[in-house]
Amino acid sequence: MAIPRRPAPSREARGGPGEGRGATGVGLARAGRRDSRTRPKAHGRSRLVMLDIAFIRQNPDVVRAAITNKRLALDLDELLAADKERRETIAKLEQRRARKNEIAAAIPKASKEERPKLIEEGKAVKTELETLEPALTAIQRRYDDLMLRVPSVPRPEVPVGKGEEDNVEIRKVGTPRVFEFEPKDHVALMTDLGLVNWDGPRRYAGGRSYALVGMGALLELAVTRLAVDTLVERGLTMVIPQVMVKERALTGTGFFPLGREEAYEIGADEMFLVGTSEVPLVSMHCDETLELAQLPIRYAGISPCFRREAGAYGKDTRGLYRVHQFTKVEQVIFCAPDEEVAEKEHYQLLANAEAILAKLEIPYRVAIACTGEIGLGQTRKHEVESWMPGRKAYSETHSCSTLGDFQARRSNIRLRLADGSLGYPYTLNNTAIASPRILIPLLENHQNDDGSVTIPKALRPYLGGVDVIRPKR
RNA sequence: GGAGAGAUGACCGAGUGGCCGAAGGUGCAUGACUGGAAAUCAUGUGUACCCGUAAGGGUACCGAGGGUUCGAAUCCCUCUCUCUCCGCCA
Repeated sequence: MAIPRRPAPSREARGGPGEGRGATGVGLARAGRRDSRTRPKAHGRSRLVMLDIAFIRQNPDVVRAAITNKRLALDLDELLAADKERRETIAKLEQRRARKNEIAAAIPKASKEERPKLIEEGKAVKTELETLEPALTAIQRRYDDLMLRVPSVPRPEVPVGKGEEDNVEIRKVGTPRVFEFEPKDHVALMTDLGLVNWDGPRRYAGGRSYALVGMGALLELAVTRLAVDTLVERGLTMVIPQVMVKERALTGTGFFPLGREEAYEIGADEMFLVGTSEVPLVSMHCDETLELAQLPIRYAGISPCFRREAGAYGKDTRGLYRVHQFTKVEQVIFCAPDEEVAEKEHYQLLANAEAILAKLEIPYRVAIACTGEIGLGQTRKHEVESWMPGRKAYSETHSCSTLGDFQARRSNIRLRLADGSLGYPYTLNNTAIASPRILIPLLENHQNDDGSVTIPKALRPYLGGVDVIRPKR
C-alpha cells in the first residue's frame, strides 16, 4: 500500500462538495486539576485537535511506522482501544440523553396522571447520566493524552534513522578555512576582544548565562538586523510577538506535552516563556478560520528565546553555544494544505537562511534530518550547520521544518477550502538567525592572527562601517 | 490594585425555566423578475462529535467550568475575557 501523501486527505484532493466532513477529533475541555483553590484558572475552551483519528483508525500501520521511526514511546493499540471505548461510551451516553430530552419534552404535554410517572423516569435517567458522564470524561482525558503524543507522518524523502549520524548531507557551501596560525575558539576570541562578560551573569543568573558587551552587543544587533532586512526584502512580514504565552500555545504548536521540561514556567500566572517565536507567530491565528486567498502568510518574528536545556546537563557548557536565553529571528509560514506548495515554501525558507549565511561569509552544510531526529510534528526537517573552527565541526545553526497540518489542528487554525468546506493550513518554519550562537562561526571564521576579527562586508553598514574588531589596549 | 458594566449565530440584536439551535434585522448563497444591474420576492445559510455505504438519525454547543431541576441561553456558584472610571506605571 502506498503511503498516503498527507496525514489528512484533504477534500480538495478527493473532490466534490458532497464529500463527508473530514473527521476530526475534538477533545473535551481538559477537566483535570479542578481544585479551584490551587488552580483558579479555567481559561477558555481548549479544543485540541490532533492527527485525524479517522486517519489513524484507517492507517494504523502508517502511524505505527511513524512512531517507530521517530523513536517515540507511544502504544498505538492503547490509543485505538481508548478510541473504541470512548466511542462506545459516547453512544451509550447520547442514547440516554436522547431519552432525557424526550421525557423533558413530554412532561408539559402529559396529562396529570401521566406526569408523575414521567418525572420518575426522568429522575432515573438522570441517575444513569450521573455515572456515564464522569466515565466519558475519564476516557476522553486518557484519549486526549494519547492523541497529543501521536506524531505526524514523515515525508517519503526523509531517511529512516536513529540519530544525528543518520542525517544525510545534501550539500556543502563554502570551504572551511585553513588557518596558517592556531585559531582561537569564540570563548578566547570574545574574552580577549572584550565582547562578553561571563562571570557577572553567572553570579547573578547561574550557569549558561552571559552578557554581550560593547561590540559584542552591537554585533548581535547587527546580525539580527541584517537577517530582518533580508527577510523583509524577501517579502516576509516582521512581527515582534508576545513571548509569554499560555500553555495552549505550547501544546498547540507541538512543544507540549513532550517538551514541557524545556520551558520556563511563570508559575504565579500560569504562563510560559517561549523557546522560539514560532510559538506566538503560529498561535497568533489560533481559533481563526483563514481564507485560501490570505495564504501564504509569511512572517518573520524576532524575540528573545528561553530554554531550560533540561536534557543537556553538562553538554556544551562552555561558551555561547548552548545558553538559556538568546535572540532569534525566525521565519514562519502558513500555506495551503498541498504538499507541492509546502515543499516550495520549505525550500524558500531554506534559501532565505542560506542567503543570510552567504552575506556573513560563513561556510555551512545542509543536511536532511532522519526520522529519529525530527520532532513529533515535523514531516520534514533540514538542518543548516555552520562551520565552527573552534569545534572543528559543522554545528547546527538553523532548523527548517514542515509540519503539515499538525500545528494547525492543535491550534484550531482552520482554512476555508475552495469548495467551502473547512480544512487546515500547513505550517512551516526556519531559523533566520540565532544569536549569540551565530557569533561563534562568525567570529571564529573571520579571525586574524593578531586576535582581531574582520567584519564581512555585508555586515559593516550595520556596525557603523567598522571593518575590523581589534583588541582594546 | 479599587469600583462598575458586559459577553447570544458571519455581524447587529431579542430572549428570565419546557413551544429556543435560538425571534427580528444585516450580510452571504441560490432561484424568480430584468436587456443587464439596482430594488423586490422566494428559498436557503453555524460548528463539532457519534451511528450509518448512503439517505438519514442522534448528541453537544448562547464566554468557560460546576450546581439546582424531570427539564437551563434563562436560576445559583466559581473563573476567564472585554469595556469604563480611579490608582500605579515604561
